[in-house]
Amino acid sequence: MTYWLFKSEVSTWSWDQQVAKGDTGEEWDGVRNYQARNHMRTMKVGDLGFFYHSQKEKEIVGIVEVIAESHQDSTTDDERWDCVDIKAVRALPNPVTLAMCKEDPRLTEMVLVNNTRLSVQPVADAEWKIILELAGDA
DNA sequence: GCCAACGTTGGC
DNA sequence: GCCAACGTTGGC
Repeated sequence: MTYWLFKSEVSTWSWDQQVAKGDTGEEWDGVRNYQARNHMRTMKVGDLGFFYHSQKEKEIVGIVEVIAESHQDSTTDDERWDCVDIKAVRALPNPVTLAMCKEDPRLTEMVLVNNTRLSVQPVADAEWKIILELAGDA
């Protein structure tokens, strides 16, 4: 089991839209960054990830699950780009903001804190637990 | 709205 | 294959 973090701007694809898709889920398309794509290629069905709202909110709002491994991104014919499908699992009781992550001394190594621009990133097991704790998700 | 960081493109 | 120029992302 590996943990991930998916970043999206609310106006592009929001948590509410993801929830509305239910168990059917949705492909995480539109990624045009090799690092992010490579992370998606290593994902397995059943892996969990955080759903993060960038720009205005800057907070982790929910948990998603990978339901299909990497396949061609339907928004492009370019074979270089593929993506996974994810579905919403549950919202966090309390969103965890970027500021909270930056303040927590245990999260200083987190990719979210150090490489703000990477849209799909791995989350360490310890970091996953800490964030669930901060979110009040027992 | 600005700017820093980073990734990509294209000329050489 | 290097590197400068440019575009985009995202925090502030």
